[in-house]
Amino acid sequence: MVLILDNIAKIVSLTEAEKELFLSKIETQPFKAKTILHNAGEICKHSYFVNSGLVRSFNINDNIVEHVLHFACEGWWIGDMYSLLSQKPGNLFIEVMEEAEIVLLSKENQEQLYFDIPKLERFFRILTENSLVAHQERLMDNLSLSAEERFDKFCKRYPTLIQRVPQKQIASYIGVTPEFFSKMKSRMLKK
Amino acid sequence: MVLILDNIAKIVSLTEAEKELFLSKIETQPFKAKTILHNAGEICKHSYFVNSGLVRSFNINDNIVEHVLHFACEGWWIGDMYSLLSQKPGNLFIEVMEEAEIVLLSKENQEQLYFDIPKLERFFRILTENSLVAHQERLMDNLSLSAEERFDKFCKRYPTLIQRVPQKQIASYIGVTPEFFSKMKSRMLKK
DNA sequence: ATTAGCACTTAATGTAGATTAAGAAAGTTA
DNA sequence: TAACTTTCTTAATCTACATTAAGTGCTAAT
Repeated sequence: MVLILDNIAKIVSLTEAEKELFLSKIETQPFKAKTILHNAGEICKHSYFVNSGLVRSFNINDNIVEHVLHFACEGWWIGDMYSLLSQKPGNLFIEVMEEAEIVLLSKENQEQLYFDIPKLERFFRILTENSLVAHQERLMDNLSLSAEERFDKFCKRYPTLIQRVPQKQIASYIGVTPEFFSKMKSRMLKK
Repeated sequence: MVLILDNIAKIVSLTEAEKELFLSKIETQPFKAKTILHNAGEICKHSYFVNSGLVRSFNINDNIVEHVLHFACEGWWIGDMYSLLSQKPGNLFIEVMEEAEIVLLSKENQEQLYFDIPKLERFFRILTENSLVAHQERLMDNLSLSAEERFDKFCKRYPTLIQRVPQKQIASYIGVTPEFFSKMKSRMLKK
């Protein structure tokens, strides 16, 4: 059972030959917790697909504060889209949070696959569309909802992550300080 | 000169026959200012490309406050991606701000074109990727920058819009009230 | 066992930006 | 031209969240 093929099969169906070609273009590796897969300031060469474990992307602003863009656990893709697409140095760090097995797809192989298997261009188009919609919603939520409401939405959307992710990182994802998050959480429990 | 073909030509090159097929699938219409192209609660049937004029997408939250997601002037695409992709009722309104000429591409025609002209699937994939990157950056900016810094970025990124868009809408886009925006602007001018 | 490091909590104080309200300016329609 | 609507400004007050700082408890390395 190859998780990434299941992931693709949910959107497009590949022939056996296409599956084999695809598998020949990817590489699967184990990583320890705290490994940095990609550093800000460097050019991103791969898309990452998480087979197991937990990964996050984040940036660090001038005041040395981290802001989490994205968490990815089993079955999710993650990367620095800006750097990958532009092949310029990006602002994101990508870090393994829990010991993980990760599929690497290089930019060159990805582009090659678009030519060899047009269905994969469709697959990534749809994947990107879904990601865009999620980002639009998160953006609007950040403009119009309170921190409590954003946390509620986070809990509903990513129930499994709440147990696994340190709470300071959830605070960062929803856009508040760990101190305020702690206070807010205890306030919410009282209700 | 057809603006939308130039727009496509920047990313993929179509043959004359493909251009003609594409043109046969779109519809161009004039709209007056204040026309609502798409209402929240309805299912979005079209992608919109702006030939001339100015359009915005926004939502309205429980407190009857508008939040601008996106402005689109000449050469930009706009739509309710969530509703268009899911074919479910969306949360966005799409409104013409300045008398406009707009290209309509129906969802069915768009999907048909993906089959007939795979290069267009590539075109929209790349368009969506670029949009995603822009949304990721805006999201991170909202998490880590002050209102002044967000306004500075807006000015640099969309210099032509500053003259054309009512300032209360810019305030909404960067995520502050019109009152605070007014105060902030005069404070910034003093420097 | 001891220390060091990190996640979390609590509390005092500070501030960016919201809210409310009122008036001035500017655009729109009759 | 006036009458109406909408945008913008100013100012007082309020609050959600940040900052700073100190302390608690857990894990993990020495």
